[in-house]
Amino acid sequence: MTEPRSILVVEDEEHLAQGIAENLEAEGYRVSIVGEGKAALAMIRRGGQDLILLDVMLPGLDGFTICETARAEGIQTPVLFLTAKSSVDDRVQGLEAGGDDYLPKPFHLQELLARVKVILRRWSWYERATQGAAPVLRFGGNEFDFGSLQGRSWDGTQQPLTQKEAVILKVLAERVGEVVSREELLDKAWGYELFPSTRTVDNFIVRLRKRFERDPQQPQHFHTVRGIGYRFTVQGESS
Amino acid sequence: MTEPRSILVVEDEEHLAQGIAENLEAEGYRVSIVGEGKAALAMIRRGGQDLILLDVMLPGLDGFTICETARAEGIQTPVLFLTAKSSVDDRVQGLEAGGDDYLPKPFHLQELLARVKVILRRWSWYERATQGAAPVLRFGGNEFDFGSLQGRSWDGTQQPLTQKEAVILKVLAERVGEVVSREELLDKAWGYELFPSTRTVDNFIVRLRKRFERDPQQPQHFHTVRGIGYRFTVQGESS
DNA sequence: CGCGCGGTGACAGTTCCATGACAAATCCCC
DNA sequence: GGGGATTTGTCATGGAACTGTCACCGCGCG
Repeated sequence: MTEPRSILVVEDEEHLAQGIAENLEAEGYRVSIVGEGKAALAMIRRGGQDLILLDVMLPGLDGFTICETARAEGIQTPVLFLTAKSSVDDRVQGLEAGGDDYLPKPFHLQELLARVKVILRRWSWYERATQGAAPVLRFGGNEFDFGSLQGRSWDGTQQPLTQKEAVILKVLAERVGEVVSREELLDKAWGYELFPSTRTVDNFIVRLRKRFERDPQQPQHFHTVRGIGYRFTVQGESS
Repeated sequence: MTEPRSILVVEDEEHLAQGIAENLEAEGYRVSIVGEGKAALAMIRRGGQDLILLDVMLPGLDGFTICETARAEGIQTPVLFLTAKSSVDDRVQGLEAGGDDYLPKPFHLQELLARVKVILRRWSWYERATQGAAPVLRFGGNEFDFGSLQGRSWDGTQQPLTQKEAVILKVLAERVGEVVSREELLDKAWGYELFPSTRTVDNFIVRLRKRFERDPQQPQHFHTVRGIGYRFTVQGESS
């Protein structure tokens, strides 16, 4: 029925690349491997992939540069970064470079497979209509630019966000209208080694509301879903 | 609402297994122990675990083989390898076998607990994220989205449901047209632990009727079957 | 040292839900 | 059809669980 999805694995450590490839193939994907930066970019330019798994530390060109270059050339293939560095800075840099997701090493194989699945599904839905060129998010008179971390709220005041605030917003915005659990927020915004309490998440929501909601007590965009997490909407909602 | 997570510890050294189990239990997990390879595989096949801690050196079958076999059979339960061998090759082999993470012995209990927490945290939402789109239930002009717990009733008003309300609705909806006994509702919605009175069930039915029935006194969808339970129908019914 | 950011704990406010009481409906046997 | 027993509808209530919010601490940085 459907063509097998083809995935490009850019990873210089051979064993790891092999392991990933085997597991992806077991899931029915077609996989190519390349271990050097410039060669990788060349393959990406040639096109034909549905997803790129991109290591950051590479001989030749680093992953961020590859992604940025490709995006600048209008290539929209989704990119999932794999990297040993899991600092927040890195995460932000990955998102800024135009990456779709970010997986810190050491990662769990099941997790990789799951994320691949999620990305491909999301992709096939709206074919990149939104994310393509506009790293600027607009909702209810507010706007925020993920590139510069600068924003403007409905009343015209400048709203520069901190990196963490921006990451949270991004995670929520990537799943507009859907409920995002606290666990998912913690995972995507903090990553592998840190475990802030869920209280921390609430705090960031409070801040985002203060910045962007007309009435923080009656949120129109950052809705809480009791017992689970939060839901972000672009259109205002009464409830 | 959170069931205790159940963890299977596969480890042949009894003292160590006991120690791990105690610590996990202190964290609120349910723990089973098995010390032999074939028995372990049998238990894994039977399922029911949320996570498997898997020693590599085992009598009977080694951990890698167990994991590989299980994965080949489509079992996706996350696996955390415990092993004395800590070479890179070993780590890669673990990943290739389908493991999710890898912890070299000797390890600190704290670290084990931390990784367990991370794996479970992630897995809990990947499961949800990867299971196709959330189903939407429609009946008599109403609609409800089980993914976001958002609904809209026939008169256009927003009807966000609480988790319990949603669960009840789901249980009923899974057996459209059939009578669902109170016992079954209690069982499926509350689980083994808690058994609220049957009065509680009635309460939820009342609430669902208020939300979705045009005339709650003359229910078209949430019918009561005296002496047994309730019956949900999609098409309106006079009685 | 002052400052901004991020994480934590405490407390208050809110929402949820289990329960008991009572009214209403239904059944059953006569 | 009547009367009592049983079952269900509905509401008020209190405790538990969850979230909003704030003040505080620590850390890195100039």
